[in-house]
Amino acid sequence: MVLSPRDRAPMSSVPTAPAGGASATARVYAHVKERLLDGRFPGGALLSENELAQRLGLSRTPVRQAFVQLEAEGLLELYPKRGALVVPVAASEIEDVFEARLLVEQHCARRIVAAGAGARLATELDAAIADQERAAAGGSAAAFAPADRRFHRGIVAAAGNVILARLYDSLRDRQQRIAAVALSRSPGSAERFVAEHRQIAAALQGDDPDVVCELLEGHLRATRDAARGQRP
Amino acid sequence: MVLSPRDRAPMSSVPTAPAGGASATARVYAHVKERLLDGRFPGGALLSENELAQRLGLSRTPVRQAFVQLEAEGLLELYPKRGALVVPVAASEIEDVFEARLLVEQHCARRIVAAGAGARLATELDAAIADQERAAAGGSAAAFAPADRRFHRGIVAAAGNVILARLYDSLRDRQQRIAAVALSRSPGSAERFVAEHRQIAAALQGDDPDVVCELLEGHLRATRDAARGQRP
DNA sequence: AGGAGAGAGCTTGGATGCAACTTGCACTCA
DNA sequence: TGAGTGCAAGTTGCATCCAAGCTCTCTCCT
Repeated sequence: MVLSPRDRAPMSSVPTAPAGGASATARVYAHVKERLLDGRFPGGALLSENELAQRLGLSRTPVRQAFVQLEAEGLLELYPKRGALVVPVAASEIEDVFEARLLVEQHCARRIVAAGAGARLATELDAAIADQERAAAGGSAAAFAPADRRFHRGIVAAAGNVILARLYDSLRDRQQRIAAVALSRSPGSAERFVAEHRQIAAALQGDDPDVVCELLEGHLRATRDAARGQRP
Repeated sequence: MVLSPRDRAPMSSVPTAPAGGASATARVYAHVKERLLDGRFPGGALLSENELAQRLGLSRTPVRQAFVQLEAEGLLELYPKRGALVVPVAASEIEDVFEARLLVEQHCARRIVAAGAGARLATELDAAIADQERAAAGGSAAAFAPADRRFHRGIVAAAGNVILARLYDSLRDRQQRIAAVALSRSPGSAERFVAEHRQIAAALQGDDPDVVCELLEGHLRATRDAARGQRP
């Protein structure tokens, strides 16, 4: 049953590439997740394996596997013999996501400041900020979100905890989904966010973690209010 | 493609039970996860769908779905045409898990104290402690772990953030796996843990969050050292 | 008119079959 | 001896097929 590599076919080493050419399952997964996050598959909808498979020109097998994967991420709920329910965005989810984001980002920022690793981050954060400026200048709200994500993700990744980094990715997925529900974001806020990012990046190179945490809290609070405020 | 319940078969209401009788997929999932967590499927091993399916007396389909699920949890890595690799426990994983645990538990404890909700927790925490005493008295280390988990889980759940609660469950899964690698836990430490749990439960009913956090840090540090110390 | 029951149409759950890919091993040839 | 090649076994990826369950609807009977 359990076979160590030595007992089984001795692999030349550790397997290298997790996936070469995108498999059908991976394609379905990306297809569905994209629609889940941008709201084209709205909460409460029922997805049919059969219909999706036909539309994508595949069999139900890869669709099914993608559904299982998305269920594990908490975006779908599979009901036996009934269908796949798109989990609705709960009202409390907004609070939960931002509470978790603040918790993780403040913690990671503290660690970075304590380690004096802010300088090493500067280039990555500056690049992310530059992306944001380009997006803001172009008026492209769709391009701003990934750049924003890159900035914050850089802070979390620099702390070196892969579990928290993983969690953070799922938090941003959920936030994207929330933002899609709360339709458009208020225009003009991009410039404000960029300015706040600059302050955070600068404070990360200082030596007072409380300053960074305070800036982060204000920044995330504004983000949360922007997401929440759109819901009448 | 996207069909709201009204457009599709009008469901009597929201689907109720996520899963009735354990499906074959769920059984395989439980079977494999149990072995993944207790070390019978050691890190670095390659699992074969075919062999597992034969041994369990079913086809590859449910095995495959269970694998996909476990890959989403980060316990397995699926390599195309090669097999399912049991992700080895990285040395840094111990630190990462306990860092995340401390972060989440301290945060949740602070929230509980701030809300003055410690008293409502008392019955649940006392019940968990009673379980621990029974396990410790019986000398059953296997029975102690779930009781310990129940105690800490109670604190996290009481904070009301479902995302953090979800994360915490996965953290405990990983800790269980780590503990399995670091063979037996030092005997006699159960009594000490129970005593510390009592202190934490009492402090949660007080009004000083710093006291709880300090107790939690010492407690988790001892737990981490117990897990880490076994590795020479 | 109102309620119970049979049936159709949908859904998923699981089993099976085939094709493609990877890998190890033995064999051949320089 | 050593490198390169072809074969064979094993693996997964995906398609297809059948069975079982759920829901709705139509019909029939009271």
